[in-house]
Amino acid sequence: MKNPLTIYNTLTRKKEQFYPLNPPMVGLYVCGPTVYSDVHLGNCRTFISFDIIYRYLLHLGFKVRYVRNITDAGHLESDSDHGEDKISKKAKLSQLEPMEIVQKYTVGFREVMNTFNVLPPSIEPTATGHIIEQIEMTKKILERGYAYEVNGTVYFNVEKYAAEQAYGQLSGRNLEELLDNTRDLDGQNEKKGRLDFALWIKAKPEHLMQWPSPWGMGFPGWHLECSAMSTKYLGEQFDIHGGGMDLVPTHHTNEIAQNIGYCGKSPARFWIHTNMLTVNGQKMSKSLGNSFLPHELISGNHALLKKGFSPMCIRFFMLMTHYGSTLDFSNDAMEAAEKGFARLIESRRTLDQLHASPNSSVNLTELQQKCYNAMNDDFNTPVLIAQLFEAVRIINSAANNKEQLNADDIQLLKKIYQHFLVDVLGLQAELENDKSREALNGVMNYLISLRNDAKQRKDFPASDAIRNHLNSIGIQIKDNKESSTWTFQ
RNA sequence: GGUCCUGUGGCCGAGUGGCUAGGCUGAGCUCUGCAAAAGCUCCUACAGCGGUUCGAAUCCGCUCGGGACCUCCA
Repeated sequence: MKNPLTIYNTLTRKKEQFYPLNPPMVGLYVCGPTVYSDVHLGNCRTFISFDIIYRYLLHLGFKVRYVRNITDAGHLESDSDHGEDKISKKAKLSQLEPMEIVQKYTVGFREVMNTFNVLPPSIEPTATGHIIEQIEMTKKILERGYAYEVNGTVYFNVEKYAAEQAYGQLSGRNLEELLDNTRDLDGQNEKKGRLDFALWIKAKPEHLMQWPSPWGMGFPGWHLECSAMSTKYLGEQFDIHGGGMDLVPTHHTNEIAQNIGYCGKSPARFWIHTNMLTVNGQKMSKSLGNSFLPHELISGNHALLKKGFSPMCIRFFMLMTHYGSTLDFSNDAMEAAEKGFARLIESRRTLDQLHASPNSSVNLTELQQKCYNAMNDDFNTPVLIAQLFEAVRIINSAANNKEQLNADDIQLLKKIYQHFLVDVLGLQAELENDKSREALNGVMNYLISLRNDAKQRKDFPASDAIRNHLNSIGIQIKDNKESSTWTFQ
């Protein structure tokens, strides 16, 4: 029997058994990128983590509606409800329309996601596409008394809300602590309380992105879009809401407050937060100068990088750490991952060439079970990968006649690889199903047969010449007992 | 300063009360015409101090170190 799926819930700070509100449907909402600049590798980690969660839920047979928004308006430079909209600012600097900025970085984001084999979500809604929904939500929150309007800006009344609800529940803080630690900033006299945040912001005339509303021309606050869009596509209550850990204290805390202010219901039953990517022990961030872009890591073209790595290798590297732990990037760790990943991928080809024995010396059902147990334990990809390396050992041993695999075993191994390596972890072997690769395979098999003929004749100078030449162009020959195989070095 | 998280072998990184994590590196062995690959074995760790327990990396306390958030950030 499989263990049940358990998920660490930020809301309760415990692992809890997962079951959907309306099986077999699962509603999953993840906060997507603000498209004002290139996504960096830390962003990628978050979306790869949720890709695993999405893929595993699909693998378990759930009908998942995965909503991941694109923030294309309303995200200010600072969270204190003043300052410029990030996209407007970039547009002015670049002398472009805000929507040109949005288009450019949205396309770039999708390309990067595709490079890392991240599945597209079911719905990818934008903030600007849901202005009406956000205005309606603001009206309702006002009606219910959780917000107030001052000079065309609508603020959420946190202190009133906190009198009835656990405002800081998600981040584990109480109101007094939050108040103590909030700075007084200039120009915020409009707010009744220091923790209040804007639902709708009055636009200055020169502001590039603004829309008519009952409170005049303006634009939505950052937190509101997620409340509006999750409610629209997943309902007032749904199964899982996720995002990066840095969104917990402000964005997600305010999102919950908005939803409860709107309809009295907390939006998600499970909150999943992914940890940060660090470089040399510090969070990857542009201001620290330690961030690099996906294509820089792929090409190796960056001061902090010794060499480049393939996208699947990078994905594998990230999955060797649990999503809830910080992942520290280093060249050494990447190189170690690269070697391990190559071994894993190579074993898949070895598996395809195995011949069945009449008997079996291994228990693959147990191995398969351990794979499920790993994923069911809060999507523990490092443990799953450890199990896959046990499969690698079995496959390589079988290739050397040190273990026996019958036809059923081989079928089951292929199934395990397909399910876990390809479907769940999303690790596609590069160059797979490539026509030129097929042709190359034919050429290589011919060369190998020539070399084996030479070996039969004990013409070792000839056989070594073939091997050495192939070596010099980056192809490595490996002799097994009965056959020879090749790989790129 | 406040809140929270965290400290595992040469490196990366799972594990939350007793049973081998795993990967990479290094050494040895086996296979092999040689080499490579592969398999096997070894280097058997839990920051420090104290406590709870028959038993702790795992629970509790203190000390020291690292990080995140509180200000935009996935």
